[in-house]
Amino acid sequence: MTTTARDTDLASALVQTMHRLQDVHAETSRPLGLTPQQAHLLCVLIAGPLGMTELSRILSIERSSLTSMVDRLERRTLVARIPSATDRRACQIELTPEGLSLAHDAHNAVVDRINTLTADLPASTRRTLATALQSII
Amino acid sequence: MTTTARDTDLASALVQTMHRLQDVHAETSRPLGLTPQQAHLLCVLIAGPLGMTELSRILSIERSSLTSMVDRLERRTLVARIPSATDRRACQIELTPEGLSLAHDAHNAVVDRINTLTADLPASTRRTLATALQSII
DNA sequence: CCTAACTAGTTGTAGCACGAATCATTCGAA
DNA sequence: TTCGAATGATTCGTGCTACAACTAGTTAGG
Repeated sequence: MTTTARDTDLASALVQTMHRLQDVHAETSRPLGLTPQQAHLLCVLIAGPLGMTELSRILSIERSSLTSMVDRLERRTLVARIPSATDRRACQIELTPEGLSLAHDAHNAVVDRINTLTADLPASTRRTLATALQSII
Repeated sequence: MTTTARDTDLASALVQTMHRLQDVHAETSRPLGLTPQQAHLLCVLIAGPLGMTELSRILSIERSSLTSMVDRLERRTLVARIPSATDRRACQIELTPEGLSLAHDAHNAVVDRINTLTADLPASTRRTLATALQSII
């Protein structure tokens, strides 16, 4: 016996939260003209340029999927492929100024939206929640 | 001024958790031959049959997307369209025995997986987490 | 009646995701 | 040094997801 009723409650609460947040993510991305996946990609790049392989690892998608995603974003001049100086095969994906601005918009939109969802929680609960979730990731 | 550093921490922890759980959801669904969306649909139907419109509302997708999803699942005899007795235009989507079994498998797989992720949390934190997340949903 | 509101489905387009195969480059070992 | 393995990215083919606009049938209310 390894699980109790409480375990199932926590797990299903997490699953439901995931679905709710997916909806929020989609709703905040769409008005910006981005799919949730595109918004995710742009937000990851805020920290700095990344190679295709590293980016695919962070986003948990195959490189072949990433290629076409980057194609579409590059066509809209939101990102740019920069050839690596040291390795002629590799390239770095970098946000353009326009892409950076949109990435910030997308990030702020979703953070704001989530903050309103969690606004009712007391500060102590917020802290417990944040640290507990950190340990899950 | 409405936000603090802590707010951003909580929001971004929630976002990261969402992405992590999406991966978990995909990883547990795939070996069962299901996409995450299909697994979600099947799990929702465990509670009982639903009409198309109600189902699309619960899954937060357009009815047109749902039609083709149900088509694919019906082709695999995991769900069935049952014409409503009282309303001839409506139909109810119901799990077949095979679909019910697979739905339980998918549900158990993801719950188990999440329980291992949260296994290290003390019981009191688990309770706080569960109730806090409930209030978010 | 008969029209307004509702239900389900259809079509067309774009995007996401994977696996297998390809190509060029780089690295390492014989 | 040179040949084979590994790496970085792309291409191709297939299937799934998602939306918007539209069709068509059904029911209920005026």
